[in-house]
Amino acid sequence: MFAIGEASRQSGVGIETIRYYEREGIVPKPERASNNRRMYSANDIGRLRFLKKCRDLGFPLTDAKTLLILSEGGSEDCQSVKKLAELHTFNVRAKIDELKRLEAALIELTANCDTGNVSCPMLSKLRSV
Amino acid sequence: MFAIGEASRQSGVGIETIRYYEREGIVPKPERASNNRRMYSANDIGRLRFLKKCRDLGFPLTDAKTLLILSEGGSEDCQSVKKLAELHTFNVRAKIDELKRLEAALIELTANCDTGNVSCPMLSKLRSV
DNA sequence: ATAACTTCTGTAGCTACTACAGGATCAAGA
DNA sequence: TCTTGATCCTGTAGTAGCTACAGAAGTTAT
Repeated sequence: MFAIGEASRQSGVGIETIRYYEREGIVPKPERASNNRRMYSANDIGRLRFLKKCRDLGFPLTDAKTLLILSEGGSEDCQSVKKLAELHTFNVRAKIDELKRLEAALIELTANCDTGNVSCPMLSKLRSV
Repeated sequence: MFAIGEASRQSGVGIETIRYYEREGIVPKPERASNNRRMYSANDIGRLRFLKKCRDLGFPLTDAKTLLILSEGGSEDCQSVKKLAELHTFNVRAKIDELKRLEAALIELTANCDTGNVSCPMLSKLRSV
C-alpha cells in the first residue's frame, strides 16, 4: 500500500488530481491509514495509470471514467469501447480541420506584414467589414 | 445609438458576452439611456466586431484586447501585431501537431477492433504497462 | 529537538463564456 | 387602458479539468 505521493509518482497523475478524481467519483475512495492518510493498492494505481493514458489520448474525463468501468466490468463490451473511440477520433479530426482553417486564415492575414506599409495591414483587415 | 440586442445582432457577439466584455474591461462601458439601458454607438459596435474576428481566429481574449488597443492607438504598431500573430500561429501549429499525434495513436489503438477478439484489444492496451 | 517533508481539508482561481433567477421596462395590439 | 410579449437589468452559478493556495497536523531525518 502506498501513500498518495507514491501513487502519484507511479501513475503520473498529480496529487491534487488524484484527490480531484476521488471527489468526482472517477475512482473509488481509497482506504485510509490510522492517521487518516489515503493508502493506495497496486490495483488503485493501475486505475490511475489507465485514466492517465485515456487523458493523454485526449478522451474527456467522463469518457475515461466510462472506459475504466468497461475495463473493470467483466463483459469487455468491445462495441461500446469502439463507439467511444470512434466518436473521439471524429472529434479530434474535426478540431484538426478547424485549426488548419485558422492557420490558413492567419497566414493570409499576416501576408503583407513587413513590406513597408504605413498602416498595419492586419489591423486594417480586422477592422474592415 | 443601439440597444444591446441590436449591438449583438450587428456584431455577432452574444448579449451576455458583451456584458462580460464590459465587466472584464475588454471594451469601455457604453453610455446609458435614461432608463439605465446600455446604448451602443456605431463605433462601439465596430469594436465588438473587431473582437469577434479576433476570437474567430482563435486569439485568446487578452490578445484580442491587445489587438484592439493597438488598433485604436494611432501608432499602428505593426511589429507588436506581427509578434502576437506569429506566436498565435505557432501555437495553432503546435496544437495541430499534437492532435495529429493523438489521431495516429487512436487509429493504432483501435486497429484490431472488430476482428473477432474475445477480449477488447483497446482495453488491453490501455491496461498494459 | 528541530527542520524539512508530506499529507490533510477546504476554498478559490484559471478560460471564455453561458444560463439562469427575479425583477423592471418598453412597444404594440385589442 | 390593459395586457401580452419582448427586451433589458443585476447578480450569481455553472461549464472542463485541473491547479494552487492556506492553515493545520503528522512524519522522517539529522
